[in-house]
Amino acid sequence: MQQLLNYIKSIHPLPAEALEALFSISSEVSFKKNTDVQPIGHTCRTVYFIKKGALRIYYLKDGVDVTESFEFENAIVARAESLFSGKPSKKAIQALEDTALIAINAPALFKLYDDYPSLERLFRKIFEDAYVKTVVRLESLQFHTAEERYQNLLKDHPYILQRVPLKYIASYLGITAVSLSRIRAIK
Amino acid sequence: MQQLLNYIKSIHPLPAEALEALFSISSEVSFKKNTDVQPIGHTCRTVYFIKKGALRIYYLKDGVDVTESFEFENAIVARAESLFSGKPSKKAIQALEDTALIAINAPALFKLYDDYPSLERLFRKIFEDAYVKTVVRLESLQFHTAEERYQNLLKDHPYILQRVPLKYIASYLGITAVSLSRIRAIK
DNA sequence: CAATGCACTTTACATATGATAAGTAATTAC
DNA sequence: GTAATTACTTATCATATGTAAAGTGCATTG
Repeated sequence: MQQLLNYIKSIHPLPAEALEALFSISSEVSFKKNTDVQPIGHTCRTVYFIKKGALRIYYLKDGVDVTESFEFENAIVARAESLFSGKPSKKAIQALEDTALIAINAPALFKLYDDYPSLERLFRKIFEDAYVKTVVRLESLQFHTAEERYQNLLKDHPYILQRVPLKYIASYLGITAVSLSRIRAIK
Repeated sequence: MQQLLNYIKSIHPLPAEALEALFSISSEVSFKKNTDVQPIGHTCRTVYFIKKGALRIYYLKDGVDVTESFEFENAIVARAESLFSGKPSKKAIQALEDTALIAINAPALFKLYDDYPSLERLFRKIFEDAYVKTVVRLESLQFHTAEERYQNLLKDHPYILQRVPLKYIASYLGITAVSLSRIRAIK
């Protein structure tokens, strides 16, 4: 849990009792490469912390796999639109590599907020950050061309190219794998 | 302030002292149709509640006006990516109609969180809801075609068509006004 | 009331992206 | 180590959307 501890410290340090309470509703789980961590149609009741490996969130559009997002080590992952609405998600979470996670029971977490304001503050900040990332991603999709989005990805997250198949990156950028190939071929 | 009170009650009722504290950092402001509430390049330090009227958030892409979002009565508006990061926003907020707002001083609000956990919870929930809306919008842009997005807008927010010029709706949908015209002409 | 401007539509043409299919390279499985 | 599968690229053609320009209707204004 040391890794999660460091992550927490970097955002909002917790008093010992709050940490204990958090750990009491957390457990370690592992997933093999290419297996679903949570399937489509499942209501999100778990917040994951990635110890090792990589996850992606994806959706099936008329049977075609479309990637919404990637996450790697030392990040929190959840399908917010399901977690905060209580509705089933149309998206799944998949392990892109053999992945070790810490699973935090979300309903239990939300109950702990009453007793540990520091926990509420920590996760408020975590999800504010996630919100900001989502807005920035929205801007990217709405305001930039596919080629700009690819160049920005190269600039900002070059490691993604090393760890994620291009077919997933293509749909993440909002284009087909064929189109991404063309964009990459230009230069 | 009654209107804001009702809005708050619907999300997370506040004790009297927390309400007073919130009102003490809030003020009423008005904007004429087509004026900027906040300009591009401004760091967002205000959270607005719309009493009456309509706002949009927009961006200039190579000099071309692109609308990110619309908000109407009884909604909270802020540019999250600036508010929560402290960075200047590349986007502006504009009044689409003569608009009456309640302006909440955001840095002051964040300080109040220490003394009024109920305030922190209220705004945590408000921004969680906003986060969910942003994720749903991201899904819409990434997973659906322009025509599907228009049909969904018709279905879910038909009043927007009555209150907002089509040119703004077009860029909101990620297409040009010409392309929207074509989509509308089909049926 | 005429005139100007603005929102919107329509047309014609250009271009980017999609769909399909074939070919190559890399990876996985036996 | 070879075969089979998967990932990626390339080519061709179809299509949706963009750009530019012209036209229509409505509203605002002097």
